Amino acid sequence: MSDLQKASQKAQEFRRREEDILERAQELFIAHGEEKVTVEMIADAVGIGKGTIYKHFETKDEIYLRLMIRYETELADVFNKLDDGEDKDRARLAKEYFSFRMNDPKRYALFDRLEHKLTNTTSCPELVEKLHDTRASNMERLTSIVESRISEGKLQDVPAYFHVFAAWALAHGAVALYHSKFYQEFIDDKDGFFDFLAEIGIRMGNKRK
Amino acid sequence: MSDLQKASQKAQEFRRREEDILERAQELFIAHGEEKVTVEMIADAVGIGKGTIYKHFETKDEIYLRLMIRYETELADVFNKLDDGEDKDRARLAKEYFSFRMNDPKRYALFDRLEHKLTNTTSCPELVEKLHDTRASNMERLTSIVESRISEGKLQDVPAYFHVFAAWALAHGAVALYHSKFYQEFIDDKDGFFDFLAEIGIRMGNKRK
Amino acid sequence: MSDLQKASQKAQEFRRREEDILERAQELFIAHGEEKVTVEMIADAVGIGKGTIYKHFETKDEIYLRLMIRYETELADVFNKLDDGEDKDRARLAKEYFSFRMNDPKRYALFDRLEHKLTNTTSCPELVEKLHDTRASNMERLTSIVESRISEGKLQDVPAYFHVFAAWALAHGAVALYHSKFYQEFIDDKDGFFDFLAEIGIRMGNKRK
Amino acid sequence: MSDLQKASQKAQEFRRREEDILERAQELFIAHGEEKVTVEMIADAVGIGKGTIYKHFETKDEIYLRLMIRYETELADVFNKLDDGEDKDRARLAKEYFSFRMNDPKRYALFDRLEHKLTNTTSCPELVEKLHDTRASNMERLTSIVESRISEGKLQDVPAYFHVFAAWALAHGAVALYHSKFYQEFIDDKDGFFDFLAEIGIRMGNKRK
DNA sequence: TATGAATGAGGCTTCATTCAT
DNA sequence: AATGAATGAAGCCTCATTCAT
Repeated sequence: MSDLQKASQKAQEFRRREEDILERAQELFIAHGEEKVTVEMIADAVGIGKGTIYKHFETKDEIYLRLMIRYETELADVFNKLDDGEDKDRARLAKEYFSFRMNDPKRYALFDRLEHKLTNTTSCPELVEKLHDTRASNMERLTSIVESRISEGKLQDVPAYFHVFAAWALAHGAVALYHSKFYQEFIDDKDGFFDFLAEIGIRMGNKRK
Repeated sequence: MSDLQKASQKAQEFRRREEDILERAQELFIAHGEEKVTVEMIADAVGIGKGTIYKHFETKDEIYLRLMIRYETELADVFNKLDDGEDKDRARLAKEYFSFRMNDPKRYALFDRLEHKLTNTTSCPELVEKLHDTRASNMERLTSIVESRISEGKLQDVPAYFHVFAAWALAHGAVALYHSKFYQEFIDDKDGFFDFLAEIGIRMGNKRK
Repeated sequence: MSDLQKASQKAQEFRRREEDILERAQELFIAHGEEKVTVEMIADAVGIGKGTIYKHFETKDEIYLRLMIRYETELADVFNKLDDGEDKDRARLAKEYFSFRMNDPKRYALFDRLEHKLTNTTSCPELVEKLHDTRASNMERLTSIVESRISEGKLQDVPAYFHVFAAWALAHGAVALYHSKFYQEFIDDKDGFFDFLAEIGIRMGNKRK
Repeated sequence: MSDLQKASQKAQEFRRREEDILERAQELFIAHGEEKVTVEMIADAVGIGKGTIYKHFETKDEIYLRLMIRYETELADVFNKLDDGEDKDRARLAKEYFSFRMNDPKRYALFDRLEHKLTNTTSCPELVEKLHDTRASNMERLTSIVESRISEGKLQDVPAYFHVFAAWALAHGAVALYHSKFYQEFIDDKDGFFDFLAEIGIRMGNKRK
């Protein structure tokens, strides 16, 4: 094997390890809450030394940020995959978006908390920017879909982002509900309730006749 | 002044100070995030010694909990005030609920975070119970209103809590949106958007004709 | 009742309260260890305010010291009572001394710990002196008894305090043994063992024939 | 040097530092009393950071416990060294035990205090167990010696531990005496007195003729 | 005199980050 | 690049003592 190959293999392993760190960190954050998870716990879970983490990420905050970017990137991938298809069923895009968001509520709740924590942080501004860029691009896709549905006369004629954000808000609230120990006790018929919510989500911006 | 009077005056001042601590703590938590606020900062803000805080609250967690209870109690007071009126305009009750919830989004977001933090805590079980009791009673009021509207044929005939929680979820999501620095940048027409949301909230459980 | 009578009654009550504080404090110290007992706990146990404790004792250390003096004074009382009798059975005096010491091992162990704590303290020098005076007088009584027994040829002719302190040491060790959770597990036949110890104590300074 | 060697060297240094911490801590505890010695003082004495202490010991209590185990292990070593010899002079074993106990009275007094403090503690149960195991094994050695002397007809025929504990008690009392500032003032002829005590210790369980 | 709210120095412990190997 | 021992700032909480009423 040439030196070049060796080097690239090493680089690849380095990447893989980074993914590994992010994945384990996310698991631990979700399971115990990000405050209770120390960098050492993450290192142990990955099976590496604590110092190695800092070869990949400058601070713990960077891990948070990278996790959020990863999420937003995965979402972009969902969009890309669908776009590659021929039919370009744009309605399906919207559906996928929400199913993605609702798919792993605990994970989403984590990002919600991180959002707040990082809002008060000034470190890693480039990463924050990257996060916002990815999000913006994801938003654009969604609004463009909505716009076409508006021009088809299927949705109320308001700025497209009204619809997107309304859906976002409902989904977000559903996730929060999903997590509240207290409120969960009241919901006997979970499937029924979430169906009810989904139905609202679908109808909510429809044009009134 | 009798000794009894003096004693009661002292007790009253003690209570007032407690309120003071809670109020200042809440302000600080909202402004800087609860993790960044130390007990000492709270004491300084109130203008008292650190140790005095611990005459009122056994731990920092207890402050969190008391704050949540206070919020839930204020909500109950809103209900009580309305109930005292003669007409018992129950629709207005629902409206008040949401306006209360949406009134101070930063505050509500704080409680949202605290909810998660305290879920993983076993200390102060009595206070947790008190919180849940107050909430449960508030919930009951809301569901009873919804039930009457269902029997009037105005709302879809599903378990009453479906409606309540759907509204809760939408309101909750709206609050989150309100806070996300990122998403806020997209929303030019805030008034328009929140009106749009409110309209959805009002219509969303209506019986379909 | 005259003012004088009233005043003396008040003074008497003040004294009684002081006794009360000392007694309760001792109970708590023995039960929970002196470090774990706060001044507030003592006040609560007595049923008075924390500040009142400080009308009687300047510091917590003073409570410790007064407790030790009280113990030593009780011992002196034991001696005095016996001396008042006619027969002046001096052998009995010695016996009483050790039975007094062994009577409440937990209490004695407390004083043992306090002795160390106060050794490193310079506050209340007058009280320390008083303690030492009382002890010295008690010691004198004991040595005088021993001296008479030596001159009767019953005990080895060494300085009298040799005998007294040897007995003190054995009693002290027995008390410590009594407290060690670990060593206690080994001693199945406690009565038998302590009889054995007592027998040694009686014989140990006897003149060898 | 291989990586393995490097690692083992590092591990060895880590151990050495642990010993260092224990040694300095013990010195400070003896000199100022364990209550007055803060973890920071220990760290300063060793010349390391406060946090480093916690890499070696989970709590301050663990330091106490490890110190006691160390003492008991040293005692076991004394026994082991003697046992390795051929003649197995068991009488010498007993003598060594007491000379070990009396050798450093301040140190022993420290452990005495720690014993009480830790009795009321539930943390580190494994360490407590280890301590008790080591002690039990040391006790067994002593009792086996005593048993053989009993069967030789040299000591009173009572359970062997009677003798061991009686000796323990006397030694313990002697240590306490050694520390009491007050009682020390009385003992002019220290050598004479401790000889007297030793003689008693040697004779005290002898068979009476 | 009695009270108990207020104080704040000081203790223990945590953990993100650094750095020598 | 990988490691993990070392660091020390910073947080929470305790409690003897003070002092105004």
